[in-house]
Amino acid sequence: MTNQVIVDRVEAFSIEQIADSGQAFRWEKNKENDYTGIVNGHVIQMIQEGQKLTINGITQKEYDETWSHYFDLNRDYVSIVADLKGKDEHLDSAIAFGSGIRILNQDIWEMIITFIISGNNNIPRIKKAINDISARYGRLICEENGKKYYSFPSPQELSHASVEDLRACGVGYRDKYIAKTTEMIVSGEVVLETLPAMSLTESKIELKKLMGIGDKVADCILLFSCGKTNAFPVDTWVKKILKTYYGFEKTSVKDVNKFANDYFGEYCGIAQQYLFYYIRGL
DNA sequence: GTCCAGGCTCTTT
DNA sequence: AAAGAGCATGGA
Repeated sequence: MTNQVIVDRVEAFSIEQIADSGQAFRWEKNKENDYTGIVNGHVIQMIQEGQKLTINGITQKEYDETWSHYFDLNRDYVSIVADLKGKDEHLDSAIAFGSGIRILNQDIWEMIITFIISGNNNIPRIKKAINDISARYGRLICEENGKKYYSFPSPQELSHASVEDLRACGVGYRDKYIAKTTEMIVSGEVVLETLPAMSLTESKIELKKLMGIGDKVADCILLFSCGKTNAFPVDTWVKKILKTYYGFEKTSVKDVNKFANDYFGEYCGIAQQYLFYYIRGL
């Protein structure tokens, strides 16, 4: 790899925590603080030494235009953490534990399919299914050390997959959801480009028109691809947190969203990610 | 064997 | 509106 970018004096960033935080599924560990990611049709390597990041596979121009945003390095996490700290001991512990987490700005389409697969599923199996889908319907990007790297397929590329083909990629009963959702996007029934500018409420309504997307999956998509930090995804782990630490008995979407916005504020989605990473690490 | 995993759809009260 | 059944799959 010839292209290389070095970023120095980076605060609140850990590639290890990011790769292991359940928001991205195509970052693999090479060795300690050395990861390879398949992102937006590129294969990139991130080597972290403390506050210094060495990114192989991209140019400085590409970093400035695209990748600093992808890694959310333009956002001031120090002030966000200062805002979230002191609310309660559980969140404080979670922030201390996952202080290097950043909310990546990933591709909307890829997040849609990824989080449709995530429902009632576990992270290793989600990774495997995404990998299989990419190998069959994506484009070969490069081959290094005998390992082939495939891009995540575009909506058009994935529209060539039948329900049976998708099932063979290990997505289980979600095969129909993926096929239908892909069709709705290719046909323009839902236009993804309009989502980022919408409010959280509006964009959720739009996303939930798609097959296989409910409140939780919509929140994940919007948090992990549209920078909507006020989205608060509630999965089984977060329900556990809400019941154990915050006195919830039943976790209705409406009640939880109100609590999250009132209590954690406009960055409740980032607070959620700290808590999620924390409880899974216990 | 049972339970669970970053839940959703469809049906029934 | 709210609650329950069913759903693929593999690991613990």
